[in-house]
Amino acid sequence: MDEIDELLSIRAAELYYEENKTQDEIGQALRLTRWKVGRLLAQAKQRGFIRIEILHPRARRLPIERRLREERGLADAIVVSTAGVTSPEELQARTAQAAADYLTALRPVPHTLGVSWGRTLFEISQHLRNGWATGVNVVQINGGVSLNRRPGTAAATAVGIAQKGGGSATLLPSPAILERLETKEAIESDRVVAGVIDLARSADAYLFSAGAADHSSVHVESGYLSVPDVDLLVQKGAVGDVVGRYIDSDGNIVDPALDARTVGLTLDELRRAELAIAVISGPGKHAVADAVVRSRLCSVLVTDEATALHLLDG
Amino acid sequence: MDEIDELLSIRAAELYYEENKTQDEIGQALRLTRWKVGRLLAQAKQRGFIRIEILHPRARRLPIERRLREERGLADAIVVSTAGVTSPEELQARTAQAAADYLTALRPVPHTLGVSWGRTLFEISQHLRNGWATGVNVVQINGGVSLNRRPGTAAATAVGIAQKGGGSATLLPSPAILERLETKEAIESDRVVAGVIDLARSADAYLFSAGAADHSSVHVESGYLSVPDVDLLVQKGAVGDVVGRYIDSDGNIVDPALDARTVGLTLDELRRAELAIAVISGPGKHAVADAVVRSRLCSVLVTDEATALHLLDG
DNA sequence: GGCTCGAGTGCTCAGATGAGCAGAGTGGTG
DNA sequence: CACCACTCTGCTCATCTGAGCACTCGAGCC
Repeated sequence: MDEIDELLSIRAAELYYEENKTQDEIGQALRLTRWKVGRLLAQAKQRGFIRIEILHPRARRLPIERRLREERGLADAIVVSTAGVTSPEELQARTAQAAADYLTALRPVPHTLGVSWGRTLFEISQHLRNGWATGVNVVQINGGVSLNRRPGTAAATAVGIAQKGGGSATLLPSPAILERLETKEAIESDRVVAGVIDLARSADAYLFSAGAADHSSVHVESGYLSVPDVDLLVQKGAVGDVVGRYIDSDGNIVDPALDARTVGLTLDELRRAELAIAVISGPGKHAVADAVVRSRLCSVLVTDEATALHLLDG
Repeated sequence: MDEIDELLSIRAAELYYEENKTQDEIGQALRLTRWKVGRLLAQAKQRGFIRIEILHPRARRLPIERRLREERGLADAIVVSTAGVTSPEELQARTAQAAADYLTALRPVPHTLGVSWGRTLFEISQHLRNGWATGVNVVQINGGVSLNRRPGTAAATAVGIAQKGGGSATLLPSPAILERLETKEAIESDRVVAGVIDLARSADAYLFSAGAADHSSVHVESGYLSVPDVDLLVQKGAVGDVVGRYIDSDGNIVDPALDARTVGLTLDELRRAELAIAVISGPGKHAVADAVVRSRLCSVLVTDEATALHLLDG
């Protein structure tokens, strides 16, 4: 296509998309046949001169979702649009909403749903509607009795999801990470705790997020890890955590000793799951998201457009 | 429209615009009739959920142009798109290109074209193609022998436009602003200068830009005004200058004494012109652009999208 | 010069789409 | 409870649009 045709295709596009003229009218205006106009418009589209965006908090990017399924081997992918997003909070809200929508539309409805906890999960629980399901029992899959701030959000998350879904919640009464291996083993051999973990293993579906390996981590906020602890993990290659377990960019456990002191389902147990839904969004989580998808920790990913494009770039 | 329809219209839009499905196919996917799908899409458009942008340096915004003509009484308006603009230079280049295009397409071709000078005009002269017209004579409409830096750009602008248009240039051999009123009157009574100004008065069309009233002004750069001079003008309400004459937001001369020492066409002479093309763009020039359009200094405006929207807001 | 080849053009035709209309459903009102 | 006004739905029909095809034209080649 030469320059004159390129310019004509832009003029035609202006008249077609902005002025709502028919191709025939455009043909008269530009002294072209309507077929030529049609071809110019097709070329303008094909060369990427025409950008069509759907501006809505609930808008998704279906072509990116398809690429994630096909190129990264996911069973399903939900990608929310970032068009018109003004704050990190809004991005988080859009993703949580999309996750809630996905859960609500999920068929068959899971009988038992294993969940982790954290900011993302809590927000999903808030976006779920009353009656999103009838009779979904929720079980926590990793420990999480908060040590200091925000007591009970972990419990509130699970209970909220369960109540709105017409079922009940089973909490895992244990800290996320214990200081001594012996204590962790003792706790896990406790009859109640062992029962909860068994129940978690039998869940039909899992819903979890991932944390970035930095100082803003919930583990630091909750007091399970100190800032130097996190720095050390990062030094060893950690990109983030899933259900409290820190992984490197290949999805491998970074610190086996720390991992042994962490209560809950193991990553391999998650990997074996039929349906594992990861909800990961935000610019800070590109690296973890990549590790999670690469190492097949999830079969379904709910994320934002920028993160999705990052996954497809690599 | 309730929320459920809003969501459906977004889903429909995703399938229609991103997946290129037909309305019929979408109907099957969403369990709707194809007419319902058509209505949902129409509503999505009407409610502004669908944004279509033309990404191209030469793209224009026809609806905004129409509003400028209708609401601001311009004979014509050219608005370049800012979509995809990354630098102020690119915006300037796009506007200059549009002005060059407008001149090239102008019918009837002007016999004599009066031009001002400055960064914008120089760039327009560079964007014009050889042979953009056959036999257009160019005449400078305001004084502008540079005092210090960049000698000759004023002359190069006029000569460049004339040469590429197959005509010759008539320069106004005078400074823009003189220090004493007497000198100005003496210069204007010089036979050559008076002849040039007479020729300028008889031009079929005028092409000029406007400067913002700040320290980056060409008048400061050229040494005609000092920084304190400009500050004083701003204090008196100046928003910018047109052909070297500083105006307030109503288009009135801010400093009559200064104006009397300025060589070239007066603003009222410009206002009486049949065809006066102003080329004004950039965030710093919103106020001058507004004053120029308000006070009918131009009949045709070439500008950028952001400036145009500013004009329509007020 | 005559030839082929390929790009580009104008057309036919079928499929996709929007305008307009009649009927069904809904909610308010006497 | 009947009636009316209003909205929404599914339809017909005319128009718009894209796919495919035959044709032209010019470039390159023998």
